[in-house]
Formats: sequence, C-alpha cells, structure tokens
Amino acid sequence: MYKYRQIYSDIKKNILTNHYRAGALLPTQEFFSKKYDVSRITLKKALELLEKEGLIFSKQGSGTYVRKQIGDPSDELLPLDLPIGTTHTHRDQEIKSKILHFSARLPNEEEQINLSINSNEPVYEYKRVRIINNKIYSFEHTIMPVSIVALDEKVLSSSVYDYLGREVQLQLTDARRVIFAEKANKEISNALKIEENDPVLTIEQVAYDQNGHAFEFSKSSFQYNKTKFVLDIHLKK
Amino acid sequence: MYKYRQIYSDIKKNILTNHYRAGALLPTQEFFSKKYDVSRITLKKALELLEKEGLIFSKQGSGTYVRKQIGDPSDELLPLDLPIGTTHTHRDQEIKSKILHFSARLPNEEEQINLSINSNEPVYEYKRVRIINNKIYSFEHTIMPVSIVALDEKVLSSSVYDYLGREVQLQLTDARRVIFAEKANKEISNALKIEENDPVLTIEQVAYDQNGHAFEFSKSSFQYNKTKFVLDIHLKK
DNA sequence: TAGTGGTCTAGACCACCTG
DNA sequence: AGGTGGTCTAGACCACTAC
Repeated sequence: MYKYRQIYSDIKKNILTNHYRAGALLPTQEFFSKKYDVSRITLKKALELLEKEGLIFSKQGSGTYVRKQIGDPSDELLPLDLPIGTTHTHRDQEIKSKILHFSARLPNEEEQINLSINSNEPVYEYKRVRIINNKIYSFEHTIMPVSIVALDEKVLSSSVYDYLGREVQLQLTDARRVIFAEKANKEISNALKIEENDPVLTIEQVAYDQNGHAFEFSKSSFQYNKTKFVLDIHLKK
Repeated sequence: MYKYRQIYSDIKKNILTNHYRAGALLPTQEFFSKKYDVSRITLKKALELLEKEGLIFSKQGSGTYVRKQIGDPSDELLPLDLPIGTTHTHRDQEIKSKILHFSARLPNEEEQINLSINSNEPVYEYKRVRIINNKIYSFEHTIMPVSIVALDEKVLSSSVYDYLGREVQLQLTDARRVIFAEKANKEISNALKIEENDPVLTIEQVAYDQNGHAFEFSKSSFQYNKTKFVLDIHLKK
C-alpha cells in the first residue's frame, strides 16, 4: 500500500505498545523521514492521520508529543463517529435481529426531505430489535428508498450494510446524526422491555454513500444508562 | 494569512452562496490552482479542509463534487464537536449563569484518573445552571485543578473558557465526551425545573489544553427533547 | 540563536473513473 | 484512451518555541 499508511501504522503500533510513551516527545520529522526514507511531506501526512485520530499532537517550534492516553476504548463505550451496531463496533460479538415490522409505502414529507426523494418514490420501512450477546441493545426504525436495492426479511435478519456493500457496492461514507434523550413511548418500551416513559437515548441518522446520495433515514433508541457513546473531538486546525 | 486558508474561505463562500450548486461537479484541481495561482498541493490542502467539513467530496478519476446540503445548522441543533454553551455555539445570545455551588477540596479517585492528578492536588468544584435568552439550558457540574488558575464566583458568572484564554493562554483544543441518557435525580431536576426521574441527556467531558493536559472534568445535563445535538461524520480516508 | 514544525513550490508518476 | 484526483519528491522559506 501507500507509504504514508505504512508509516502511520508503524508509528501507531509503537505508540500503542508504549514504545513511545504517553506524554513523551517524539523524534523530529526529519529523523522520521530519514528513518523511513521518505520526503518530509509524506511523513507529515502520516503524522496528520495520527493527529486526526488523537494519538499525537504537534506544537510548532517545539515538537510532536504523544497524547496522554484517555483510557482504552472500553467495551462499555461505543464510538459515536462510527457505524452503529455493526461488526465495526461489536467485533466477535453475536449480533441478532428480531424483525417487528417490514413493509413498503410512499414517503412522508420528513422522509422526502431527509432522503432527497420525491413523494412518488416508494420506500421500505422496517423496525428491528437488535440483540447483542443475547442482550437487548437497541430498537431501530429505518426508512430506505426501494430504488437502492431489493430487501427482504432474510436480509434484515443480518447486516444490511454488508448486504449493500456486496450487492450494489454501496458504502456508508458519511452521516448526519442527531442525538437526544426522550421518554420511551409504548412501541419503544415494549421493544426494549423497559417501562413506558423511561428515558431512552435516541440517535436519528441520515446515511450517505460514496456518491453523496442519502440512502437511509433511521432512528435508533437505546436503554438509559445501559448504553453510553463516546466521542473524541479535536479543535486545533 | 495562509494561502490555503484564503482559498478554503473563498470556495466555501461560493458553495454557501450557491455559486457552486449542491450536487454539482466542481472545477478541476488544475483549474483552481491556476485560478488562485498556487501549486496543486496547496490547493488540495484547501479542498481537504472543505472535505473534512463535509461540504465537498472527491472521487478519484471522476472529480470533486459539492455535497447535497444536509440542512443548515439550525438553531435547534447544537454541534456536538464544538465547545458546549459558549459563544461558539450561541452567537449573539445572552448567556447567564446561576451559581449553585463553589468550593475547593481534594479530588476523588474518578477525578484523579480523569484529570491525571495526584490525590493531594486540590480541585475546584462548582455547579451552575446555564441560562440562555432567559431560558434554562443546562446544569453543569465541573471539577478543575486549582493549579490551573485562581477562580472566584465572579469568573464563574461569565465564560470560564474566555477567562482561561485571557489569563493563562489556555485553549480547549481536545476533549473526550461520553454521552448518555439518564433519569434526573433531585439535584438535576431542581436545577432544570423538571420532574424527578424525567429523562435528561448528559454529556461527561474531559477537556485538554494545547499542551495535552487535562484541565477540566465536567458533567452537563440537558432537558429531554428540548436540546438536541448534531454530529456529522465522515468515514472516508 | 538554534531547532522545530508549518507552508509552499514545480514537476513526476500512479490509480481510478468515464467515454 | 484521456482526464481526473492521489501520491510522492527535494528543497526553500516562514512561524514559532525554547534556551
């Protein structure tokens, strides 16, 4: 693969294995570019990836430092900037789905706007309870234009994203998420096996593919206190 | 300022004013680098900023496209990747604080870990109700090492971040946030003027300065359904 | 003042998409 | 096959930090 990716991986490995310790000053960019036998620009690109990921930070005139580790990505915390409820976030865990509803219909106004479609373009609507390691994880309500791909209940019982990748080479590359707390209504409380009016965390998502087209509008609700999301932010430019 | 920033601003302006329309193909990188009289690398850096911000996306071999706009950053939605409750997010709005508690003490174990300090380093503890445009916005519980800067109630009544920037040249550049829903306890429900056990959205934050040091550990709670946060994610590398 | 990271260049070649 | 964006280079100068 590309040089800058290899360098990125190598330095990352050295940070994660504490070869470069937390808080320590890293070697200079000149040192690294000689070590890996690349130009300083290419090396910088590798460092930029690490900085974006929050593992290091650079100070002009001073040097590049390893960020003090902010605790490992614990199992309890789910990354808010990755796809939800997939093999990305639940490696080696058993993910099942219980399908509560599956149909097709014309979209309402909210759905037309979010998916950038006309009122005469039919959409699938489905509702699932996601179950991870035999524990209830989330209630998911999804709208997807029929024009994207043909769906059936068998597909819904596994990963829809994997199916989209295989069948129509469609990848989730961008998404807008709206996050809020609300009271569980009857449908949500039944699905999550909690009391009505108990708090839930809800994430509304519009997902976009590699061509910039919206292909999914969904709402996922999670039991209060059970599921926590984590997000690292980096404001420096 | 820097060329790539100027180019970034210029293209951004042209996108936001619909000079380059949503979904449209942008001019080639070569065209832009001639137009602005810079090298292609410098131009690319400007485009990278726009891509990171989610305004455009590039496809190798095809071109650079304006992303279909995902709705303006409505007043109702607060960005989850910016400082919370500041002039950043509440431009031209009146922000007030009601101080419920202010003291100093030694840190407990959770605070020691999150702030990377020893058990003998004192911390400030304060609790505030944040009020925006005379409406209750959030309940904030903050821990800050005394070693950072001297605080008093007067400082707490306005923006602590502004004060930190002025007094000790300290900027918030990174943060880890944990987001979850919970039931309001007595303290939170009193502060937010809601019923006990009503849902709230809570954001726990560890804030880091430009030197990679944690300087604040806080929990902010928001009324359910009133406050919604938005986050755009970009997975492409 | 010395050393570090940040910006910028002109030009080459590669990888990928579209006709 | 032609055109696009992606990677990469060697070298120069600037901005900032630390001493």
